[in-house]
Amino acid sequence: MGRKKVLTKEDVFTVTGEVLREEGLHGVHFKNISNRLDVGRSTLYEYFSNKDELLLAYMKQLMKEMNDKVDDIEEDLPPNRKLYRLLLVLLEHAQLHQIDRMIRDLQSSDKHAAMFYRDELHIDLMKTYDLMQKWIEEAKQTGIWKTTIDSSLIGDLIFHSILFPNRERLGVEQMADQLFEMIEYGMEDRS
Amino acid sequence: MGRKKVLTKEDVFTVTGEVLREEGLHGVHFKNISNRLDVGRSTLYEYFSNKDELLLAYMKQLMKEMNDKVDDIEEDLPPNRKLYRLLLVLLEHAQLHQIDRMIRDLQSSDKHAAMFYRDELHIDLMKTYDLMQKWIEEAKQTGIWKTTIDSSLIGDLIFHSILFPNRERLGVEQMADQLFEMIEYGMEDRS
Amino acid sequence: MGRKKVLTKEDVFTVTGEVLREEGLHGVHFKNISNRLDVGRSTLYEYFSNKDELLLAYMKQLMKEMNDKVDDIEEDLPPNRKLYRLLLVLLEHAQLHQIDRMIRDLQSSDKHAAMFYRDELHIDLMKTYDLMQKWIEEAKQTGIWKTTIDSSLIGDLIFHSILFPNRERLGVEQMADQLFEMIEYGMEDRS
Amino acid sequence: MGRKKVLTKEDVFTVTGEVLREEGLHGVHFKNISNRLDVGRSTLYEYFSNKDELLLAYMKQLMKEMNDKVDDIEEDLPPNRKLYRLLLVLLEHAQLHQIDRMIRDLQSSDKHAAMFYRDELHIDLMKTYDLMQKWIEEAKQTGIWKTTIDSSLIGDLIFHSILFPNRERLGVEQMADQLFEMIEYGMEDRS
DNA sequence: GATGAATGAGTATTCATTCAT
DNA sequence: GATGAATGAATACTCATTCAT
Repeated sequence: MGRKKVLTKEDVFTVTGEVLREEGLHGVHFKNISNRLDVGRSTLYEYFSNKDELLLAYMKQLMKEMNDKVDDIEEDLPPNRKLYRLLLVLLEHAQLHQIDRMIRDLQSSDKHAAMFYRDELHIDLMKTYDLMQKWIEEAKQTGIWKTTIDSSLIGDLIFHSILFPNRERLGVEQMADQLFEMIEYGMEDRS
Repeated sequence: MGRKKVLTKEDVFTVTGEVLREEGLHGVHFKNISNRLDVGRSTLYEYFSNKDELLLAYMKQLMKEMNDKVDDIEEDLPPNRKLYRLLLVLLEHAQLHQIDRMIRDLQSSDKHAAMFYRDELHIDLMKTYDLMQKWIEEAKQTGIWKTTIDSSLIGDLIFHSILFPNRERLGVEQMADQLFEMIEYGMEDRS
Repeated sequence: MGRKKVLTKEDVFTVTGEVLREEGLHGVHFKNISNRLDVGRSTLYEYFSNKDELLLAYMKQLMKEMNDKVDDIEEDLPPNRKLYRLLLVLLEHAQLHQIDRMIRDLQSSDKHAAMFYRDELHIDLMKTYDLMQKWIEEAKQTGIWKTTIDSSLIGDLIFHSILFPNRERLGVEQMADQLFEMIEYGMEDRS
Repeated sequence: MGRKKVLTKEDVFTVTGEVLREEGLHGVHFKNISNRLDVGRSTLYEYFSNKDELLLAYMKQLMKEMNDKVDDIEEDLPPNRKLYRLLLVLLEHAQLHQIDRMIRDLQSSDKHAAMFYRDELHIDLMKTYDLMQKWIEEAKQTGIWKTTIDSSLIGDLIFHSILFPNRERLGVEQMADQLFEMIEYGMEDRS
């Protein structure tokens, strides 16, 4: 009964991610997305009642995906290993870096709902950030890492490494390895 | 002797920078800028023939300012000192980080001109970037830094540190110190 | 300095009134209005920042006009004369009857502002309504009018007489006369 | 024997009436109606080939219902009694007042058919209206009512009384009684 | 020079209606 | 019959840009 679906929310998310990567937030509009999906513009409104809802849903899904991976990190690893694993997860979810920008731009007509989701997203994001801070402190307290450098500075560095353009050239794994090597032992030649 | 000038390009740049910092690229439009300057919207067209031109001019000016400071770095310092100085300059020109984004978003109606400026800007940006790479290589070749870590990764790290939100909390100098301490000696506790 | 105005708010109000009378609230949209005024659709946004604002402004102006006339009624007339005068004013401002409908339909995206104006308008409207009730009671208490008929029923009758389609045929004055004759002495043939 | 009917035209009419009363003409769209009926939107098209047809059918049914009641009024009553009875019927069919508005808004894609129905409806409406006029004239000619007041003015008054907001407060019967008392004997205190 | 006014082109959104199962 | 899905056409609104004084 009813026509066959030519579209799923997943399809829309996929294209949204593509657009985000290729054209930035600026390029995320229903015309663009519907063109790429080769469906009518209004069809998208059957799936998402407005642009903000699409963005929010996309972000939540991304966030969830990432949080699940973060939750998979075994708690009893040494803190620096945990941080390495966290870095890997972050690098694998590079679109994430746009979320911060998006959150700021959110302007749903339904202000109330927008605020709600906005806060919820922020909380999710902060949870990961705080976890990272906790592990950094742990590394310091267990004497693995030195205490003279500001924890949030390291945090920012790890967090923002998803922006590095060379990510694509080196590949996620190699980049994580080298970056972590540098974070732990520095560039000084001790040989 | 004609009407008194009510506006200079400098004024426009100042406000553009403000907007960029407060509202992001999204907030940069002539309506907004002319409101803040308390002039008519169309007046801006006496100074810049379109929005892209304003942005390009703003970026070039920013770039020039920074390049001048970079040129002040004495060439005969040891490479790691030069890199430290470069990091300081970068941190002092935080608006710069928006240039990357802007370059990507540039989509003038006059594609041709846009391309031209875009490339020109890229050249300016690359000059600094290449200089940084050169100094990193120098540090490696003189045995100060190890060779196992990709040079462009370090470059990215230095370059993107201007994005760190904690910049304002720590202050530019302290942030540069700590960051460079980490880059050179790592987080490992050797005490 | 600046281009000559081809449009005033008054022009827009005039056409809005026309549309309202000819096509009803349904026909009030910027495309329609701008077509009739022979200006670009977006030009209207220079005068009213959105559709609701136009409607609100139109209603307020209408209301003000009428309230001013109502205020001109001398307080020391006998109550039935005052009511007669009120009826005349109402009949002269027939567009008013759309306000009630509009108020109900108001659904600005800016809920807050909409509520504000809505209440404000309602207050204006109620002021007139209450004044009418007061005068009706006065007529009853001074023994001019009988007390067996609900005051608000008379009020409704007077107020809704602006809806009568035959208004134009009879002319405002004659209609007021006849209507008031009926209100006071009824249809019964006492000759 | 096919699928069980989940819907009848009657159901649709009932809901249409509800919507009309609660949200006004503005709220009458297939999305709304199908939601309230808990059926698919397109299902309605099995019953009515478009929105106008639904509205027309609804109006005709309403009109028929009312006309039947009007036909029940015994022709040999005195004219003022017949008018009282007519007033009662009108007050019981308050949705009727929207018909006027609807008729004006009718814009079927099939202009021809729309015109046809529109005229047909108008005829029905006018039949009642004319009947009312006839009885008013009758009252005048039999010396019950005075002749100095325009018949259509009385007609309009009776017809538009269905709009009075106080109808709900007073109840249909009491309102009819008081209104008719006033129409016949006026507000003058003759005690 | 400066600017108020006008506008065109582009995006967001809603809703009646058609299509395919 | 019933309906889920898709869509086109219409309106709301924003902003860069041009025009005339």
